[in-house]
Amino acid sequence: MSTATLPAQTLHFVPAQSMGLRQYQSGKPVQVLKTHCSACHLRELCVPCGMADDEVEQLDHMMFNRRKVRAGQTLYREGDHFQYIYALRSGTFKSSLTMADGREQVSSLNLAGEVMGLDGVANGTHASTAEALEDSEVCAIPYAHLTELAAANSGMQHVVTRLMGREIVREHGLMMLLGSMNAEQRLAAFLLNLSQRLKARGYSATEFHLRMTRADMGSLLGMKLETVSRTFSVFQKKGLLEVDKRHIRIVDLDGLKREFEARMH
Amino acid sequence: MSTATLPAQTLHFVPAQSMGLRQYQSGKPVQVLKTHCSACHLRELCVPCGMADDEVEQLDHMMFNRRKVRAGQTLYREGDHFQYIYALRSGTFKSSLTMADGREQVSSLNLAGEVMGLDGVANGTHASTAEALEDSEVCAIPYAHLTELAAANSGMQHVVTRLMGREIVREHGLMMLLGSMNAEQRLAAFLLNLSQRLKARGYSATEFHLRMTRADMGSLLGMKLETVSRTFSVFQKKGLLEVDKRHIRIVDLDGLKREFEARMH
DNA sequence: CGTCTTTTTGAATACTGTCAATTTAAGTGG
DNA sequence: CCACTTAAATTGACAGTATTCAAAAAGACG
Repeated sequence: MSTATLPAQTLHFVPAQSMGLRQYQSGKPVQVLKTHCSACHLRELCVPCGMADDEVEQLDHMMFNRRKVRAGQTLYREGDHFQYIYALRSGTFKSSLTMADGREQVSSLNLAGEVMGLDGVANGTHASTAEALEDSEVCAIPYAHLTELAAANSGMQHVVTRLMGREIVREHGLMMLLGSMNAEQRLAAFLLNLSQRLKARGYSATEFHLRMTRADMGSLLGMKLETVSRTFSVFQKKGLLEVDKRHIRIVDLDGLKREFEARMH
Repeated sequence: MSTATLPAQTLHFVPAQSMGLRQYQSGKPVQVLKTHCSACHLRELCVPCGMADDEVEQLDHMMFNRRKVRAGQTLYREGDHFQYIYALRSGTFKSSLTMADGREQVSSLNLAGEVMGLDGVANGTHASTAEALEDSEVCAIPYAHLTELAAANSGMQHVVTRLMGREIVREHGLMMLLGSMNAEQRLAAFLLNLSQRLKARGYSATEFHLRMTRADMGSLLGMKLETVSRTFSVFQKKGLLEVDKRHIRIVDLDGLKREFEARMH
């Protein structure tokens, strides 16, 4: 996992008008924001990660539409027709699945620079629902357009497969967590993972705001919300964390790592 | 998931010699078996699934080498350089990951017609180890060759992404299992899934031989081997199964389904 | 035939879940 | 601005489930 620190976030807006594009909606012109990957502050983390400059330039020609999603709104829902994959520009999402009995199972927490929606490739319909945990903004990448581009440029081929590969490896990690760790190890692993990802995005690695409820974290980590709450309290008593609702400060990062590594007998 | 029943297995061998190919190893000619997807009994399940006839023909030109793997041997190991993906022709494999503390975490059970090794796409090295649970045979598909073919034929592009998509969806399912089911539901889900997959391969859906140990099943399902054993006994007492070590007969399939669907309060 | 692995089962323990009560925070509307 | 309602989080007590440890039985294999 990359631990490179990014420069402070400087959002790069490209008004459609400035590119000779203009869209109309109910009679009045709507300024559609388009995105250039090469100028994006997230280019080292997002889709262009690992790509050559001339390849990123090809992505630029696609000029992805940007879409704002308010907190609580969904970007796509389970069963929706799969058309786009989404690169998260800013904000936070949770992805979840509905189980046979109707309960919701959270499957991931998505941060800026991460790509969502790839689980739709398999069947042409989204297998999960993506809900914004705060006001967020995404780049909508037409999947058909991307594969078209890949047909012309063999170097572009690996973009999607590499992204999907990342997803598979990420899920491997979660499976290990769910299959073999106790409550304290699970929460420690979650916090350390989040800390690292926030650090890679230029945020503090030791102080952050959780955007999920205890119930959502519990669902993601395979435990009940009360157990999540209790485990936070335990970590606070051990002097590893300072917890105030969703505000977390990691006091003893190494101690938290030891907690994570601790064998369960 | 497909529930189509395949015709009885009629293995199709294509000696290299008959195609003008011959490989030498330590001085003596070695007959390398090559495979034609179009004539394979697994074509409805394996890589060619969903492909047009002319596309399958292209796969035929690749003439994948076949490789035999004896029970207990590994096809690839965690960290190995990623070069091939493998289509399982016959036999059974388990895939596993090594955790930080050295313990093994089983991540999947692979049956004939399934594709292994895709987790290597992400980083160029295999993220898991694949071990044969019985004498098995695989088609070794050079990944570079496959992407080359995809560059020339846009219809071939989706082959890998669809396979990876399947893998992501499969892992979603396992995450739901690990995150929200109790021991009885987990084992029921495992047995029902296995039953369905065996049926799709032309085997009995209700009577089969488990190729994994209790410990391996426990690792895959996130429980200890003793719990696996106890849960088998419980199902037997309930009249759902007849269990004799690794020989399983499902007596009451619907009852097992109810067991799986049962809400945990 | 003996050794090693696998499986089963019992008993005690540890952990997590369940239920319930309380507190705090966040809206909502008078 | 305050009372009211709702959602989120914390904590205690208890129940239930899975794990651990231990022992024995059954195969597998050389």
